Amino acid sequence: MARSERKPAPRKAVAADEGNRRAELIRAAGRLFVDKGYDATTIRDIADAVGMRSGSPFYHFKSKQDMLKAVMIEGLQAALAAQQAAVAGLKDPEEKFRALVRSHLRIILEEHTEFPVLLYEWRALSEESRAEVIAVKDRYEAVWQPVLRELKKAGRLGDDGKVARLLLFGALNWVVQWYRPGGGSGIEQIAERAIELFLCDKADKR
Amino acid sequence: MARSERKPAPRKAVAADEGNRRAELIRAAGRLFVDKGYDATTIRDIADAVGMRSGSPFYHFKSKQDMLKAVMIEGLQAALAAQQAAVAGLKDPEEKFRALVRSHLRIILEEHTEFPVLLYEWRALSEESRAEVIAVKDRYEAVWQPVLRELKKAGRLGDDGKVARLLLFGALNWVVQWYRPGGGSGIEQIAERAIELFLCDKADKR
DNA sequence: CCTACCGATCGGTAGG
DNA sequence: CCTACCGATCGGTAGG
Repeated sequence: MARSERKPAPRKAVAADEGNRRAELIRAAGRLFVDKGYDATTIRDIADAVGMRSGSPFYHFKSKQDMLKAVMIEGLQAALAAQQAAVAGLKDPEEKFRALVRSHLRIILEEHTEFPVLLYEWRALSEESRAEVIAVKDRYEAVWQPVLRELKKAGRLGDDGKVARLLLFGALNWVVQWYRPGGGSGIEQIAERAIELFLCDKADKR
Repeated sequence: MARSERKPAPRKAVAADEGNRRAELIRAAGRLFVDKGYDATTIRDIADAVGMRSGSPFYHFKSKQDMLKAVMIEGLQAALAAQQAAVAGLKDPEEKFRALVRSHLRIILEEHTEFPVLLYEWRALSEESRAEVIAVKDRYEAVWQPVLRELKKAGRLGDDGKVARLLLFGALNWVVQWYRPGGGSGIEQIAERAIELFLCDKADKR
């Protein structure tokens, strides 16, 4: 059976396979970009990680820069889907906010190394690639926007909405730098603490 | 006078000159590391920035890695000095805290590009260089420690001191990513907002 | 601090 | 997707 003849796989299966290989490359690249940085990661590193030869990634991506763009967009789209699912069905703005914070932390801390790449390799993204990534980034931020607006209207976010929002994202995104799974605080505890911090006018607090 | 003879400069002046060139290299490297990243910055970029030829920086530093270490330590020492000066003479823990936050923001946003290098190029620092940098970093964090402890004792920082501290640093350090001088909020306003956020049990708030 | 240089590595390509 | 390869660039050095 090792030498049994095989017809070429049907077109559909081929396409799926190619998609899988592409997805594998994106995942491997994401992990390497987070661990070593974009510039310090070589095409050879990425190829090795998925068991290809050094020239082969260029069959799937036309350049290293293109891989970076793909990683970022992949991360954003996964995050976008997760956030939309997280708030689906919720009505209360505070509940929505809590769900977004928790979900955001899960996205950047569990599995999806693609999102942190967006956070920490922005510099490496070429001018030409930026517009495309920004478009998806805007859609991600658009999920937060109405929730924060409602909170502000309810007087729960202080006067300066924009600065508060940026400080919040900073506090959350920085967690990638110090969080270690299994050590110290868990994701839910960190989320709770961050929410408490930003909703400090809460009547029932302490 | 253009061609007047000149004795070789006395040893002291030579040493000072060498120190100046070294300091110039550190400053130029810091700026480039922040703008382009450590890996994307070449020795030739740095040499160009101070008007040297490509081999000459190695007269002052034995490797590129050594320059990175020097930039980080320089940034930390300047920050340490600034923080000590900021709290000198203050008694009230809240006043000290406010002074530290304001000073920290000034350090990372004005002039000293060396400190952000520490924040965003940690990955690029070799294992061997780390111990030395960590030693100075610990001294920097030691300035915050007693102030935060006092605040916690006074019930002004919530229960979980460690997570709150890390969230605070995240919010502050992330400002480097979005702050633009002259546009939107100024440093003092951002500082005020961050302080308000983290001292939200304040009786006189709103 | 400059000149002149080197070995290694890297992103990318042709041709199958 | 592999083989074989190339031009460019980079960190670093010898010798002055």
